[in-house]
Amino acid sequence: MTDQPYHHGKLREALLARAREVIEEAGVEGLSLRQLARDLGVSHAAPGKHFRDKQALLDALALDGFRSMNARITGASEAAGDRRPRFVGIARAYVDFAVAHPVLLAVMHSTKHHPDASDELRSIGEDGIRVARALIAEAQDAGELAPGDSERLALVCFVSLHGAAMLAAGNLLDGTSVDYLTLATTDLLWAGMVAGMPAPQVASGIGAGAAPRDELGVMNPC
Amino acid sequence: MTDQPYHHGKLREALLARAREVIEEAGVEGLSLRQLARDLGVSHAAPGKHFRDKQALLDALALDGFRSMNARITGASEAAGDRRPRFVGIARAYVDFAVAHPVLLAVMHSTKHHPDASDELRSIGEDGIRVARALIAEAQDAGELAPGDSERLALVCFVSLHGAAMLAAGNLLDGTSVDYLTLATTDLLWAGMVAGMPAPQVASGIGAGAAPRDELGVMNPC
DNA sequence: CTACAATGTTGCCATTGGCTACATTGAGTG
DNA sequence: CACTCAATGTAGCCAATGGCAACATTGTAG
Repeated sequence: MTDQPYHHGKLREALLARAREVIEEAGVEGLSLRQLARDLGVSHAAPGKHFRDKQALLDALALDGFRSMNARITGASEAAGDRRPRFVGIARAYVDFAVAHPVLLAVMHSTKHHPDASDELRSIGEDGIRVARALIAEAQDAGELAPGDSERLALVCFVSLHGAAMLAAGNLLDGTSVDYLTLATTDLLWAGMVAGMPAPQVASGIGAGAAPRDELGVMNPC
Repeated sequence: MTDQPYHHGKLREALLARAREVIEEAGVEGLSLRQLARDLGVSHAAPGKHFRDKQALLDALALDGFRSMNARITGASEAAGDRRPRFVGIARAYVDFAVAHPVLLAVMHSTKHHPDASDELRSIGEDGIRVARALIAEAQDAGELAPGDSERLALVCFVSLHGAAMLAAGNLLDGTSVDYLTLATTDLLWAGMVAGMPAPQVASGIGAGAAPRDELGVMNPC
């Protein structure tokens, strides 16, 4: 056996790297700090020196994930070309990432709205929407899209793509390919933005939600 | 002390009910079969008689959740009124459910794409999209929406609303209200479907994904 | 050289999920 | 009615986990 030096040297990075592997192949449930330590040939309490508890490790993992994902998204948005292909590129970057790292994405989102998530984590998760907003505003100024509240449109686009990413990550799409879904979504969104809102239902307060809103306890028997 | 009878009588239901409570207030991580048993004044192995393991309990919980949610969605789709308000109603039913039961929804989706999810669970999760498809096809026949592949449109709508529900459930929207998001999303989707697809980018294969796909590990299983 | 903080190790504990053997109950069945 | 037996609940055990505290090793700053 290669006699390990007393100090691993890069334990923190090694833990994160290995955790990423384990998570993607065994899910978050399959992640054990002790097993992680064993994998790295280190004592079972060593991880505790770098991460207060399991959640701290997951937080760090999520932060890494957001950094990586945002890099791809901004990269796609800054690519050369017309705006619509760039829009599709952003969507692809997001969805592809979700498909490549489904569990990591789930961790990213679950830790993001954890009660005590770091500010950095909380804000870095919103870079994507900023990128989308910039591109939409640019296309509006160029007359390519109908004028409108770019903030609101970006929110909707982000939300829709988030849904696509989620479903793609969960291989919810039995027959349909991921790229088909991505293109179908961007097509519809872009068409809506080109057309603008002829009858903005959002303006009216409505309020007649008509949602029963009773709790789950008394299940409505179909 | 009320001397408990040896047989609880409704342990299974009681377990599910209590589990729902615990989950919503402490998350899935805070759910322990043994604590559940203690809460119900029953031995620690009693739950094992009704649920093979923890996952089986979560599966049952998810099934209940889908049933309840689908009941609301179909209820909204069958409400009287014009099609667009009904479309919004479906969206509201989904998003409101997500906000009311965020953790349950997460459990629903995580168990749904679990490797060994029951067929019933797998298919019941797709009722929502069927409802949306029916409504869209109806509106197309009535000339209210531009003609097009209703299956594809329903998929996109479902996906987008799914994203809205997810973000709403995770209280991702700092300032924006849930209803604002729902209406903004349905507005854009409806506008896109009214306008139709002038330039269906989905037809062309494109393929120039331009996704670097490096970063974060070397995983490129495509 | 020495004090000290960072890093890693060993030992311990309560809790958990899951398993097996056993107890109680009630519903059939002769 | 007596007997069987499956369903349900109990008690005890086990390995694994996360977290904590005490101790060991190392590199470094004063």
